[in-house]
Amino acid sequence: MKISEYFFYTSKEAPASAEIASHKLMLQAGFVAQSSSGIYTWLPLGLKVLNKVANIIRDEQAKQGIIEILMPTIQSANLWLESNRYDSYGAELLRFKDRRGQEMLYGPTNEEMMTDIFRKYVKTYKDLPKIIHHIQWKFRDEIRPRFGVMRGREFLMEDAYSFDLSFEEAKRTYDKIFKMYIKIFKRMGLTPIPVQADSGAIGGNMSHEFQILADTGESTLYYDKEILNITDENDFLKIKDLYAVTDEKYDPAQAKGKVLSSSRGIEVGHIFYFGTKYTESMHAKVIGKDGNSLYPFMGSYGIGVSRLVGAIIEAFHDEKGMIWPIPVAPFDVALIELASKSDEVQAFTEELYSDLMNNNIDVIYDDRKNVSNGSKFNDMDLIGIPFQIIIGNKYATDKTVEVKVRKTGERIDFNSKEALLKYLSSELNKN
RNA sequence: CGGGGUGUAGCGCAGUCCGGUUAGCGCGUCUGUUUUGGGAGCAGAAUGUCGGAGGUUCGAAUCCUUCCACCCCGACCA
Repeated sequence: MKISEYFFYTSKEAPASAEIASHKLMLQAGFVAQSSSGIYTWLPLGLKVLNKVANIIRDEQAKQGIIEILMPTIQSANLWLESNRYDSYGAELLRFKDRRGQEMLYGPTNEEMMTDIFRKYVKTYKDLPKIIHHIQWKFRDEIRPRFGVMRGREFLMEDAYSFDLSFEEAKRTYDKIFKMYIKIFKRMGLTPIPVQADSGAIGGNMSHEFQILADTGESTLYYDKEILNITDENDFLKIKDLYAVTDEKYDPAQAKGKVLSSSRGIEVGHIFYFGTKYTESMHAKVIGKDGNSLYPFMGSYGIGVSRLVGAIIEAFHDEKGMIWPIPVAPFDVALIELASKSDEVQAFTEELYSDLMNNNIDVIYDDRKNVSNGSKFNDMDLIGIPFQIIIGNKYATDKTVEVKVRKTGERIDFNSKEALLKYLSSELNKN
């Protein structure tokens, strides 16, 4: 993509309305534009990241045999009357009427609708277990939206719903998703900390929040530091056994004798087992092997997709701007053409641009004229593309092309295009 | 919802206390020109319902009333 043809607007100064790094940077770098409190337009760069995050989630779910559907944003109040949540859900639920006076709502979550779909189609134990997920915009009319996309009112969420025939099987499903979540967050370059959360009336160790460490997080965590050393998601049972809670669940008596770390965290995922709560209230029964009908055991599992974009920035940035992990970067490579008297510079940059695209490297080409070199450097640092290829007078004089690694600041010179392409392909495929 | 704050050009701000000609500055934008390895120089130019509505006054960005929007702290957070 050539910047001259793109929708690329950065600003030198961060907007005064933003407080935390991710919010400031997203506005300054033109990733999002605020529409009203807690509601944002996703501009091209932000949207690319959002889609990459969503696709990693989609990919891992597919690997686990979790089926994707897409439920609507608008729901009928009738379903919520069935589950008795229409009254118990507070003002966070955005309610309105259609032209016929029918009570509607903008979905804050989809347990009811999912159970409704399930009961329409699934009639026998032979079809279970089933796990279904979707990625859709939600609306929760938060008392106080804040921190940009981290606590928006409208937000993109991935939510999965599982149906099992027994508690034991539901438990296995829960563990499978627990493990998958660790893998998903690690693929984005993050270190997730699963903490115990309120598990409702059912009890047991069956609700976890997945937190990302960041000073600007809204939760305070107490956790066994060992958790950070477990890098393989296959060791998830060890992770599950280690002590980790948010401050509201922190109990000094339980924590006695343990060496705990305390940090702020951002909740990016939440998994929950709730048994037959919705299948019973909404009469979603299947016929069992013995001929008797039974209520399937459910769990639901959510990841804040739009929140993750902010959370990743909180985890990876410096005073110059964002530093994207490769799997979620808006572009793999920034190609910076510096001003030069030599026509060769532009000709070579154009040529390299084609070569990069032919090698399936997603490149943003800063071909802007009348923009100073310093502005180009600063813009590319700001938007945090992992690798910058800089072509200027060094090329004109001795055919040297420089690569700057955004994360480390390391600079590497290349004297052949082949060596450069080889280096980039190998670096980009490490993840 | 309680507390605090802000609204003046696309962005960042001054001016408001103490009312007084055509409302300023920096960045950005446009034209020309010279530059170009870390947010360029020079010359010129455009851009405003001063958040909205009422009111006081000869006169309101400035004072009064009221409404709205946004931000921060808290409470809230299937």
